[in-house]
Amino acid sequence: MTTIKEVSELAGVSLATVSRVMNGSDQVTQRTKDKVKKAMETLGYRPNTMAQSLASGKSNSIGMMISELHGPFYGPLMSGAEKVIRQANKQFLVVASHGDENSEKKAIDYLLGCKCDGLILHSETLSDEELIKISESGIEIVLINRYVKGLEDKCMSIDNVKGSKISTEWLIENGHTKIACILGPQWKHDARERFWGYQHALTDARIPLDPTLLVSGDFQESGGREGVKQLLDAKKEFTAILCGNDETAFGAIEELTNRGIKVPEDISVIGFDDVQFSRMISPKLTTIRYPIYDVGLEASAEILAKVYQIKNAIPDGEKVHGIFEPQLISRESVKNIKS
Amino acid sequence: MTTIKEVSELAGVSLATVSRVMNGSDQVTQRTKDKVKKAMETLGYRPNTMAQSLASGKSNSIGMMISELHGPFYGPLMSGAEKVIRQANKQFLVVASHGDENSEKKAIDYLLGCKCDGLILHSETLSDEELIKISESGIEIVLINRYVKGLEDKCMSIDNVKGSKISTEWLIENGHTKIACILGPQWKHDARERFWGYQHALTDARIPLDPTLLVSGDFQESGGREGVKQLLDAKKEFTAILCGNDETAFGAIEELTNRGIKVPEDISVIGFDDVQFSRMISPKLTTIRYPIYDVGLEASAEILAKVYQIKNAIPDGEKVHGIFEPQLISRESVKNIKS
DNA sequence: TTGAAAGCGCTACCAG
DNA sequence: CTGGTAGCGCTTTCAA
Repeated sequence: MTTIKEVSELAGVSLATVSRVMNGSDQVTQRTKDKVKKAMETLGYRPNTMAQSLASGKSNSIGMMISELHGPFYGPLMSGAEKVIRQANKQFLVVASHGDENSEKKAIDYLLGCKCDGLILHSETLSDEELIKISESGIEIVLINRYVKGLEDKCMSIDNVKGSKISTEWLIENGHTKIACILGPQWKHDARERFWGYQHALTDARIPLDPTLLVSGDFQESGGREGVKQLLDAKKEFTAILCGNDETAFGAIEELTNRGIKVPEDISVIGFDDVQFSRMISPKLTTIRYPIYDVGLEASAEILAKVYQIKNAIPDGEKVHGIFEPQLISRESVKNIKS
Repeated sequence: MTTIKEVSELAGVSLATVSRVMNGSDQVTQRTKDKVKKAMETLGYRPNTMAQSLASGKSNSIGMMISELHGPFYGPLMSGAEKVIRQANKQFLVVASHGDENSEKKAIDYLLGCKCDGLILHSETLSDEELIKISESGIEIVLINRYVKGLEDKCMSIDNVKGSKISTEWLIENGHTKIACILGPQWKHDARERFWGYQHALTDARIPLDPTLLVSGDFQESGGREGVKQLLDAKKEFTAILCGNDETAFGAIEELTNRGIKVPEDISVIGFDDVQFSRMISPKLTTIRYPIYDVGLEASAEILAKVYQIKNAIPDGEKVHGIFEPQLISRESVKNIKS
């Protein structure tokens, strides 16, 4: 492997000078620079990033932790983050936590061990206290989809409560009062928040909450299918289903359709997130838009600003701060049943 | 930041001993081990991975390059790879190349600079020669979705030619002879291969190739829409469209539907890849299954074996080697028009 | 079984 | 403007 030493020998200069050229110091004659650059080229020299980081104390990298690397939700989130980080010429590192507490801790440990200069975390299991501890340990962090007291300026999230309040209200506006709900796992913050939004909307409309219309899902298709089964098998009466997210909604629609129940003619369904496929399925899903790609953009811009004082990593116009506004996307899966 | 030095002091042993404990050497008394471990814990010690790699000359990490981090194709590919690599307790690094030649080179350079022990590459722009050069430079690589002469044992791909041959044949079996084709970008290897498969199938069935039925797409929805527009506006006659991939097929179906043309009643459509949404859309897409998650699994198992001699990173049963078999998934978007 | 010490490749400070 | 050199945190001989 070619090292700085060989380059310096070939170029007839010192190690220090080669290092200066690499780091674009202007304290070097053009002539010397040229010599060094030529030597680097003929040797096919490639700096060893680890040695650089070790020596300089900064890794020039931002780490990100998310539950999964694939999927219509995490994909855009990650992609958005990667885009602006690479644009700023910093390195991007992702790890999947697979959503359980132990691996989340291990994932963060790994990122910390890599001496990332900043962290973007989508944590589902860590407590507020643990998150605060990490932040206090000195590393800059941005939290996605969480709202932690004491870390407000580091949180980047959609207003989940408001989102599901809006969607519930939309159902109510369309004449629905018996609204079933297939929730996300209630140990997840966003799932709980979405549930609150539902409750708020009902309360505001003076519709009593019917606990028998509540079933717990898993934010996945299977949960949607299961949820519908439970609801139907229990012979509950309802005209609409509010789903924890779009995947759940798709599962629900699938199951409903399989049983010969038409969406939205017989039952209306509403989702949450507005992932790619929600406008592709049939009926096109009415849902709440979560601008997840933008969140990725924003989160990384934020961290670049904090860590490297890089401003305007993304064009200023569209900048949001902290809380993103959820937005109703009305498509075809909700029917107006006001007589 | 806590270092090995502080740990050694607290534990009252030497640096070397701490290092041994970390690396699980059995040359250490249980008593000493315990002392050291306790010290590490009370100090909240976390090894510096870069220092480790620099000193040991190996990074314990596998790098992966793909075009994009999101999307129904790359997502599962990446996720599969990550799974087995983390399971083997190695680190996983991804970079997006965004599909242009320059950034592909930069991406690989970055991975090389990180001293990854092995590389999984999904290269679209690098020539066979360049790939061979990388391989000859000493690092272990696995190539995804490419078949490079001289690197056969490092290639992992579906048989694209066969795949689109199968799908074209399926259309022919169903009575179609005027088969339009919305291709992928012809500078991409897989797009070209898929085109060949189409040609083979036609030749075998003695159907002359009609160049006016060929339009070039971009492997995206928009390309599918555009393609249909071109085909229709040119008043071509055809009963089926073979699409370069599922996204293209979805775009095509969308455009067709918008124009009041029914799929599959009026026109049949067939895709390629069998990504997540293809069974979610309406009509459910008939397509060719590309077991992309499995490819990710397999590719990383392969590289783990080569680099670290880790065998059985994935259960042996399902192991395929090199070329994956494409498989027709018949759903609803192809109609039998044999009279 | 343990310790001492020489690097790994690079940065950054101090001289000149 | 350039060179010398002391580390960065860890691994890995070699001795003890």
